[in-house]
Amino acid sequence: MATIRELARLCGVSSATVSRVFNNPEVVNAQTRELILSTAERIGYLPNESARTLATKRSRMVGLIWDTDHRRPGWRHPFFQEILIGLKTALSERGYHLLMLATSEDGTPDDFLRAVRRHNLDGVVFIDNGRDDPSLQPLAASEVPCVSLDRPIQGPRTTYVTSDNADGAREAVRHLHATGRRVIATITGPTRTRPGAERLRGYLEEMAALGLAHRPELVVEGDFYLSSGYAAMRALLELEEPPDAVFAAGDEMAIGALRAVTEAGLKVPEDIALVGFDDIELAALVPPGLTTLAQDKAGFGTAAAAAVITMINEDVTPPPRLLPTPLVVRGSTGPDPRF
Amino acid sequence: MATIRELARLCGVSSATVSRVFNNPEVVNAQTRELILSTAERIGYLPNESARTLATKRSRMVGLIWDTDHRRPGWRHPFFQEILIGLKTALSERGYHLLMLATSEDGTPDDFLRAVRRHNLDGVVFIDNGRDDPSLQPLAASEVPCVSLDRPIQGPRTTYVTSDNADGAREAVRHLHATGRRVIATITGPTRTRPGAERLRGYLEEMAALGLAHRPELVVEGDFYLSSGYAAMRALLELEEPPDAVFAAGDEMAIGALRAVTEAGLKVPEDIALVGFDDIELAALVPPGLTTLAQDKAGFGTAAAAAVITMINEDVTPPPRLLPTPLVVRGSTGPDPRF
DNA sequence: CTGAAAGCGCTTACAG
DNA sequence: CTGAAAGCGCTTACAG
Repeated sequence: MATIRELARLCGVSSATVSRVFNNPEVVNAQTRELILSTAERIGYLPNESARTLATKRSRMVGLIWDTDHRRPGWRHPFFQEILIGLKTALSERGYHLLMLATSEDGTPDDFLRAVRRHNLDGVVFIDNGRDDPSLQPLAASEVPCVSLDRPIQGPRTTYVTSDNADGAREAVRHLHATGRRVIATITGPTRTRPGAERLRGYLEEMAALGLAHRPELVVEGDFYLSSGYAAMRALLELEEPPDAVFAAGDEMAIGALRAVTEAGLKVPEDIALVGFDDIELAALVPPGLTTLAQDKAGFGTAAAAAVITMINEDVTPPPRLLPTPLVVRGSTGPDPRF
Repeated sequence: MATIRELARLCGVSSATVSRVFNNPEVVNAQTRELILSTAERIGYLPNESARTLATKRSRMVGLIWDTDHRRPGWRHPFFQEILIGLKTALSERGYHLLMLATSEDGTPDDFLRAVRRHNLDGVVFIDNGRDDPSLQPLAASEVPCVSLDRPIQGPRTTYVTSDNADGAREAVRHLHATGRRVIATITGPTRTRPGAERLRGYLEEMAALGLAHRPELVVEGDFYLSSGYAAMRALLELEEPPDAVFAAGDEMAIGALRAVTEAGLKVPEDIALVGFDDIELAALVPPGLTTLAQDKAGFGTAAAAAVITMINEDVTPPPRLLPTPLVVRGSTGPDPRF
């Protein structure tokens, strides 16, 4: 591994000049610059990132906090992979790498902050795991740029990215209403989560706006997982006056609901129309096709990357970013040509 | 941020001693050790990783190469998330972090190797993306410990982890045979991929072992995606003597095949039995439940972590690791109580 | 068991 | 536009 010193000697300059070529190229004489660059190429010189980080206190690495392991099973993000691709791509275009942070064995509450300090991470992206994690508090309270997905966090240099959940829910209700349904129920996510609460709010607002009576028994809480949608739908079918449409706050729950409807001998969309949320892959695959509000999966990653890089470089905190959730119409609210 | 020098001064020792407490604790006097440890705790001292890496040439970071971005869409790993959890967990238990490597903008063939050198990565894990990636060649040829998932790689310090694909395929055929099927077709993965080729080999071997005639028209190539399974199944149904059982080399293809069977007015498992491979989540959710060979998703991550850490610390190259693929029987090869 | 000293490979005022 | 020099925060023979 060639070092900056060897490269400098080979070019007959000081290592300061070589360093400038890589960090501030416009400041060095064009000819020497070219000489240095081509020599670097020839001998395979690569700047040592540890040394750079040590000297500059900036690592050009962003931490990813995604707190899940085999001991805490059950949580799967509906589109973690897409977020990660978006994040990785956007970050690497700006010259940043992603370091996956693991909660360390000792599990003290400032674990993540410690990892950030040890590695001189320039910022952090946090994927909500649906739980309250005390390790986040010290991090958020620090001066480290933090962007969170789907969950507002408090701190001097924090912001978040999320879908416009309330708006999406409103559109779901509007769409069901437009197809002629009048008894519209909802299966919510856990209302302690932000997306759960917001989607419920949107539902309630739009029901009111459309002049549809609010019937509390039409609101059933689920937990985003398939089986809760199944159970909730069975409960709804037991009602005196069952709904003719259901907005489920997540596609998995909607698919569970779909199964319950089918098992009850009813048909989707004829007897009951269904709208989900997320647009997971399965939504397009399960007959008769699930109408849903699409979350901008890659957009999450891209927006998070943009936000954290802004905070790193400009010392400003961008406002929370709300991503639109386009309605994708499939067979569960009307005929789908493919099925 | 307290430095080792301040901590040393506070404790009345040299920084060499402090360093030893963190790297070689047994070598320092118990009392001073305790003093240093407690003082470190009190003032919040954290060793600076960049400085350590610079001094030792070891970063305690492993690179993850997972070469996918939005410009190359289409590829999704069937259980990337599970692998990543397994990998992250196992690595962090040994004190390693995971750095996600991005192909850099310039895209030269030694991109990954360059990243490894710049960051002093101790090793690398590579998730097969189903394509041949020339960037891997220089890395594999180097002295950097590399473990690859699902694809053998050549190099002085390389090994790989994969499912026992041939054995799983054999078991699939055996199971179908045991349930009374005699005309057993297969929908293969791309045979240029290792898993695709191995699963086909297992199928052929077991067919021969069972004395079932080899009929070339019963072998149809797919690409692991759902639609290819659908198309392949339609082709199989057109045969003079259609199969009464199909082993699809991936669950997605099996689910596509399932749809084709249903659309043709036939029933699974009565008319045609189906076995998949992978045990993706959907396999349990799609009626009548898909019998499949389960890949040990977390095991991939754990085994990869173990292999790379062995190579890092012991300078030996562990042999390739073959993970077993237990048969999970569901409704597609017989009655499933849940449907 | 411990310390003084050199070294890891960069960057960055400072001076010219 | 460039160089000499100090500094970033550790580790590790070497000597005691």
